[in-house]
Amino acid sequence: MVRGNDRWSVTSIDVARHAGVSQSTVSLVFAGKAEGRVSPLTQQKVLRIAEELGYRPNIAARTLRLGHTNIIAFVIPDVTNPFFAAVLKGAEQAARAHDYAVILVSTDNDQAWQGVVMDALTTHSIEGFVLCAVRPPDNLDLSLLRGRALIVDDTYPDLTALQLDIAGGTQAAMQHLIELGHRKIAHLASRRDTATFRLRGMIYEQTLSQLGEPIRAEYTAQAALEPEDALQAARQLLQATDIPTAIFCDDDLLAIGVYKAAREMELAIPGQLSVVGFGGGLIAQTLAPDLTTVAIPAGRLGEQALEILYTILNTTQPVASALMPLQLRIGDSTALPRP
Amino acid sequence: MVRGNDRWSVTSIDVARHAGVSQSTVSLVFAGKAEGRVSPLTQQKVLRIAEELGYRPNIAARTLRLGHTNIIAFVIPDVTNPFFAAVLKGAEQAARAHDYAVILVSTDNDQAWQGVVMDALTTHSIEGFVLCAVRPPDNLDLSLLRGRALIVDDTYPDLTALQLDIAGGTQAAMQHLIELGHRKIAHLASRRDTATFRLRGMIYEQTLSQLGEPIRAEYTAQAALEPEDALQAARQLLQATDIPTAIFCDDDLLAIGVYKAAREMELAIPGQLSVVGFGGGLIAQTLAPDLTTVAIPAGRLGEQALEILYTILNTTQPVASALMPLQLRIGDSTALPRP
DNA sequence: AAGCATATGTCATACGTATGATGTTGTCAA
DNA sequence: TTGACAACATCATACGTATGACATATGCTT
Repeated sequence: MVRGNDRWSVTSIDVARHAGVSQSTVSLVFAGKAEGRVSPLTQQKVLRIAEELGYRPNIAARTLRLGHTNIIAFVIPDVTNPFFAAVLKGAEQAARAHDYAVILVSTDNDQAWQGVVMDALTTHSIEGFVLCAVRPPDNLDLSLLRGRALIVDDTYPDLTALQLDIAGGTQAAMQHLIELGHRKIAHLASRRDTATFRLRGMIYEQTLSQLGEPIRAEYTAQAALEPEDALQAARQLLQATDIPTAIFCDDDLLAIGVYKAAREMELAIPGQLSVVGFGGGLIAQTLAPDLTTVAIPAGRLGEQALEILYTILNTTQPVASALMPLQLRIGDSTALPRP
Repeated sequence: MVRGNDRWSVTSIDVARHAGVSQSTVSLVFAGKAEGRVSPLTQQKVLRIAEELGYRPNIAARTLRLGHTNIIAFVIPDVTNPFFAAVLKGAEQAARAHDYAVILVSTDNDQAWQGVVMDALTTHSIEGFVLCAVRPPDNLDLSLLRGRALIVDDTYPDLTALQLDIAGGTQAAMQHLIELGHRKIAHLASRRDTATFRLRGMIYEQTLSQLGEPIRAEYTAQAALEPEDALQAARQLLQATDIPTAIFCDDDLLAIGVYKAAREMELAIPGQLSVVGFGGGLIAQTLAPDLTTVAIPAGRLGEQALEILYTILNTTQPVASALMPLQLRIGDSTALPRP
């Protein structure tokens, strides 16, 4: 390692010397604990000199002394997923407002997870974690996370969670299809096995059951959250002996596959096939016709996540979990079922 | 601030005590400078004890001592843009391989830029910067960046750059359209005024000029990089007195708007209107018909960016800029012009 | 004038690591 | 036997900050 900090080394001691005060005084001023200990006049002087010299507190030293940084880690499965990107954006903005920096951690391979958290927490003295749609591995020592982590769109015993009202959203989506007259509704599910997706499946089945409709195996398919795999699964659904009139997708990414499959088979959307997605970001806007989808306010989700984490980090009390409501946004991909 | 590091405090001193050696020895082992200074046997013992105790070096202390962290900042305009997200993903993976952590900085408001860099550099002791499609403000003291920054998809005097072969890509796109027989080609440009976009415009005009075609003002429109604004601009282009037969878009995001506008005006793609984009990520896959686009290997771009930055950070020599070639990926959005 | 509270500063130290300088052995050649 | 040298380990210190424990000065009360 060649680089050193040798170029930039204006320390509190330098400021102190130039201002004719002690290092302690400078430190007090910059720590904001000067009230009653440093006269306003001196404070002015210190600040002026510091400005002139271009002094910036060294955070490594501060961290070493205080035992905490201002860094939080944001853990998501994949930045490339527009939904997570949007959440991240919201969180990052909110973080900046609180003077936190955000370190990004993607966990495409769930294995890395544990190591990453441990390392981050200890090695980098990370203060807090936002775990977005990511479940900690079972063998992870939870005490590491307690009091410093927030789970978003998932749950874990003893950890505060920011939940989405998945059940409500799914119900709204199914209700919408049913009110249009659909009964032959298929479900394109995510292959990921987390609470958020399981819940969609449960409500899907529950809704059909309440209607007295059978749950047909050939009306459910699973796919990874990317268009190619979704296409395969969608083809499969549309090859059912009794072609469904509507498909409910666990995620907008999956809807992309459905659109492609429908195009292949020359099924018009929404004329011959209705489609509902889950997400409501860029993808929903990009698909034509506009996708009817359960819209998740991703940006606000990220913001709120950070606010809650902030509370967690600054309280000894346990912080209550929160629930964010979802709304169905009706687009042009749903209509009356074909006769 | 309530939280402290009080729970986790296995230090090198603890390890030393348990292993019956001095703190120096532990430090030497963990710094990898033990060859010839610590016997293999002792090394084993230290590592074993450290493992048992769950020791992790405290990075704040190390940073304070060494004057450098293992953190780099990744600066992009907007994570929400799938292209940047993909670059980020590649970079983050490569970073982890080099034991670097990545701090994310979005600069939607260019104002924040300078403050962020200064703060990051000094306050957080950030080691290096990847500036992706972001130009440092003119009044920024460049010496702060020299030797620790890499510009991606842009240039700046005295800074190493990882360039995309925008010119080549644009030429390929225009060539493709021209070979199909198009002459009435419009340009939907980004409103952002950076080198990467200016270059697209230049090549666009140059190609037409070489063909002896006029550059018509009504064949060029500008839009922000988001679908809604792009739609407006696309409408405008398609209302030209002599409707263009093809549109070249500076970015796939803009193509979304073109697709929407074409749909509104019942212009079939590619039958009545050919469209070429720039990017080639999720959006190109989502649009139907598949978008013909200049594909940017975003993931590899991110990886390579990090490799170069790594070189920069570990050399005193200036590092040469690099150029990444682009390829036109032909989809189903381009065809012979309507008669 | 003595006593005391208030206002303003400074001292000294600890945070955990890395490393040049300085021992302490043991081995081998002369 | 002694001096030289390698191999191994430790000592002492510095990095820059924050803060409880002191020190000093000023004004006010009695």
